[in-house]
Amino acid sequence: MKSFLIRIPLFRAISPTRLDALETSAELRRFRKGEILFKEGLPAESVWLIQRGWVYLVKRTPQGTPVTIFTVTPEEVLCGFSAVVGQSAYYASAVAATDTTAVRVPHADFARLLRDQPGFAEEVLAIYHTRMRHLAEAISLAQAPVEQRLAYALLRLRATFGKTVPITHHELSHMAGTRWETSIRILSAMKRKGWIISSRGKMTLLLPRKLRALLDAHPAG
Amino acid sequence: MKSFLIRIPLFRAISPTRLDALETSAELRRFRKGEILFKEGLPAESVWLIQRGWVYLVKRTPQGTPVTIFTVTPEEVLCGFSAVVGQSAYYASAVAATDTTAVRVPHADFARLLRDQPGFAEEVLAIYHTRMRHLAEAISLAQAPVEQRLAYALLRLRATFGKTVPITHHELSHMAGTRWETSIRILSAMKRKGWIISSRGKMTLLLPRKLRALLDAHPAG
DNA sequence: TTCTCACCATGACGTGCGTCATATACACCT
DNA sequence: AGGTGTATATGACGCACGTCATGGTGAGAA
Repeated sequence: MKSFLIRIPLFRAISPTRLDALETSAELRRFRKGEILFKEGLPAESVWLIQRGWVYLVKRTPQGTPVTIFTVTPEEVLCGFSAVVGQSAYYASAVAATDTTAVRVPHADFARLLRDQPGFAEEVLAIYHTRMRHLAEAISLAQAPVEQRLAYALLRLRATFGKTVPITHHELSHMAGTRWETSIRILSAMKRKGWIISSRGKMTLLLPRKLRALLDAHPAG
Repeated sequence: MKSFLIRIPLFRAISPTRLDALETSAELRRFRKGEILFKEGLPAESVWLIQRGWVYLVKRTPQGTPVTIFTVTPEEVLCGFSAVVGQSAYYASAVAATDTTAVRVPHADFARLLRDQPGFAEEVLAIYHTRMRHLAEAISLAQAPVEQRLAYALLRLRATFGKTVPITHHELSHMAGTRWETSIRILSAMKRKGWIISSRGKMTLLLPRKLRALLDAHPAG
């Protein structure tokens, strides 16, 4: 048993008996690219642990255009955490960015783990903290020129996918908070400079150092 | 004793003996407006609990202009949390926005609380979660027009200060990620419409509903 | 093969807002 | 009273980037 729970790194310190108990309420689910795990505004009933694949957290702006506020990878495991801390609704939607398998855990069960598995809450805190650091970075970048935001998005993608990342300009532009036309324009310029190459739905980073240099640019004052 | 620790809401569930022990290593410190609690990039050695006053978390962009990524109020208590989760450096600076009193707790002591005070980690998690929600909101707003970002900043200020908020255009513009000239221009327009009034260093929100309406604007799609 | 539908690519145009420049007013100090 | 520094206010100008428009290309379906 506990076939799928045991594979989740976050659970490695949980006792086997405990995992067995979880097994009865947890549920393994598969999503195809583009499908929705949960929706912004709906009651937060479950926590999701990403096992394979890749999930965008998307939030609507006041004018209705969706913005990708974060990308959850298998290492970053967690989403839908609103369910645990007494929030009644998810504050963002989760959309499968690739084919994804995820474990759904009812919020009560997850809360119980937090309460009585020593050390578990700290691990969750650490995850949350790195995510927060990323969000803080994203905010400070939000005012930077689009080229830098795209470079940042590409580098984060590279960190999980390697030098060739499967992504369209459309998706990339969402992550960078811009429009696909702009993304194409700027990436075309990068191609001309030999920093990257790209074809339908994939981009390959040839000179990531150049991208990183954009982000370190002016360490002024 | 434990004079200052006992006043911190986050510690209300900690046993008195434990607080006594903390007292020996914790330290109460006062900062005048503009002084720095800790600096981005420096080794993260302490967690800070805000008791009175108001702290900006500020991060530098690649081009060196500082951006306020978050504002810590006494209810939101915590900052400098990098110290606890094994991060070696603070990812942002903390600047006193008003005269502030804060408690410095060495990271080891705070980590110990997390480990062996049942329920404490969950409380911290909840704080972190609401902060995350705010950051997510800020990110989704980052692409909205400046007028909306200013409205959002004003409303958040109102939530902690009441209808009259002590802030300059300069500070406000930082929170909204824009320039003070723009802030003045847009707030002047709001004044002409009778939504707010302002004088040197303070602004009064007469019609907060109008501001909120800006943020609910187009619930499209 | 051809049809269709994403995705990729590039041009033209308008504008929100950053930037610079200049002026007035209030607070505080001596 | 006068001097200095910071906050407020407004105009002029330019550019990055959003928006709209048009066309090319590869992939999968019938």
